Amino acid sequence: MMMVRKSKGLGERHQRILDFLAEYQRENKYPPSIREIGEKTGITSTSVVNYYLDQLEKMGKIERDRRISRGVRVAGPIQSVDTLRVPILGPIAAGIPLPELQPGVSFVTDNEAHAVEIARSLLPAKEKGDNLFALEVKGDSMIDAMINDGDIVVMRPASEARNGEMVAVWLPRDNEATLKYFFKEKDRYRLQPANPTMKPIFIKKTDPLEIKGKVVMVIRKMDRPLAA
Amino acid sequence: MMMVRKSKGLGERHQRILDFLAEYQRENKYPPSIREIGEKTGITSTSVVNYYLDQLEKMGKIERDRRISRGVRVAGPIQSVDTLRVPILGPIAAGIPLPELQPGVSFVTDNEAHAVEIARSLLPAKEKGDNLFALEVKGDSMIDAMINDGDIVVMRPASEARNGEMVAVWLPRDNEATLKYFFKEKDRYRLQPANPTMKPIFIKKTDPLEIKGKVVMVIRKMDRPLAA
DNA sequence: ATGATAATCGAACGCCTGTTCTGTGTCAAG
DNA sequence: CTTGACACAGAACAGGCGTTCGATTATCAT
Repeated sequence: MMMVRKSKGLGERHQRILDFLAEYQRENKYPPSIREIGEKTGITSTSVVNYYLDQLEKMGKIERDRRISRGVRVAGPIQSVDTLRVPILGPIAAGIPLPELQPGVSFVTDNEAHAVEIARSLLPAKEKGDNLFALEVKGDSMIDAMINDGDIVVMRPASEARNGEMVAVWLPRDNEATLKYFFKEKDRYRLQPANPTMKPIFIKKTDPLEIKGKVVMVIRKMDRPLAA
Repeated sequence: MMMVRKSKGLGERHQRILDFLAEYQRENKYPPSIREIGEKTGITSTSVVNYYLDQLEKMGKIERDRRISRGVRVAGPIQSVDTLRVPILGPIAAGIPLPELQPGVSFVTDNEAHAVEIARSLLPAKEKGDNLFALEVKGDSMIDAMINDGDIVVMRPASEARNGEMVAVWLPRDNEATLKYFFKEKDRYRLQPANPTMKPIFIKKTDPLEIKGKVVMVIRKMDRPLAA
């Protein structure tokens, strides 16, 4: 018998039990029994499973309903399978540098206030969402993109784009960030505003232009009235 | 003992069992036992509960895992508690009449294609959402509201508004629908475009103006590139 | 009126499942 | 070296729970 001494917080066995509880619940829509927990986590004795469940309950990680079969649930809100939590990495405005990002790198934020939940059904079915990020618009500098102060722009990191895709671009010459539809032309790039009454920007292919991301979605919440 | 003869589809006891399954699952995160189902639905015998569960299983309404305690679940996708399904009632453009709606009336749509799922966390906590509806923007006639062709505008029915709220308004004189910030002035209404570079519309208080809804949210999916 | 079927029921059974008890090994502190 | 706490284990127990059986009643079709 090998023991791992108690340390502050979760031990390996605690974590495996929690992971199994979440996975089993997702798949079956009901929790596992104590014996099933033991089988999956390599704990051969129901009293030891009970021992760990009691500890997880004391830590506030789970809730137990006593003398009820399968009467255990993970405590508090857990990530819904129906929504995707996208971290809000900061503001976006013309004069603010865009965040440095790498495609394929995941973001982790445990600050509740800096994330937006998106219903997965609004995203393409194949979208895993693990590299999406969001920026919140500050000021009126994005109105040529039909994007208001306060809007949340959801993006995926990118350093290249196809014609017609809306991108977040940093123009080092102008010290300016902008959101525009991107087109490659013969010897220049055309950055086309979303507002059809506005004129595009042309950038010579020899001039610096840094694509930082592709816009996937824009969300506008009307949670405060316009000042008179 | 009173019997109700079998008819096509669900009987009263079937429906009560289904309702209880959904309610119990939401509250407890695990399903009820057969005895608990019986207690709640007034069925005194576990074999009768089993009889009805077998029928619900054959109808495809539930799934059962045999010989497992609480091994029953409602079949198929059920409305997530984390998202809200808002029916898309039709298009919106300047020349299209807005739908006639009554505040407090719920909409029901079983057409999957005509709804948008919104993460509940994007809505105010007190928002029940049972009277929200959405319209999909067709054409460029809403650009003064900073709203694009293809955007989805989520609204709550309203016939009045407070200053600074964005409303969907039908102007009978002009046969025109518009989305603008609403202000009452001394003897006229001001409809202020979201685009700060555009001028407002003024409507005399004696002229007809029909507020149909207040805008709660706008969603823009960038799921197709802009044509060159 | 009769036979078949559906609906309903209580009881019993057996398995599933949570809880409790007793014991052992390890580790840290005194 | 002793002691107490923690981690772990197996066994037993008791209760929770699903399934089955035999019976009764109501309804329906002939």
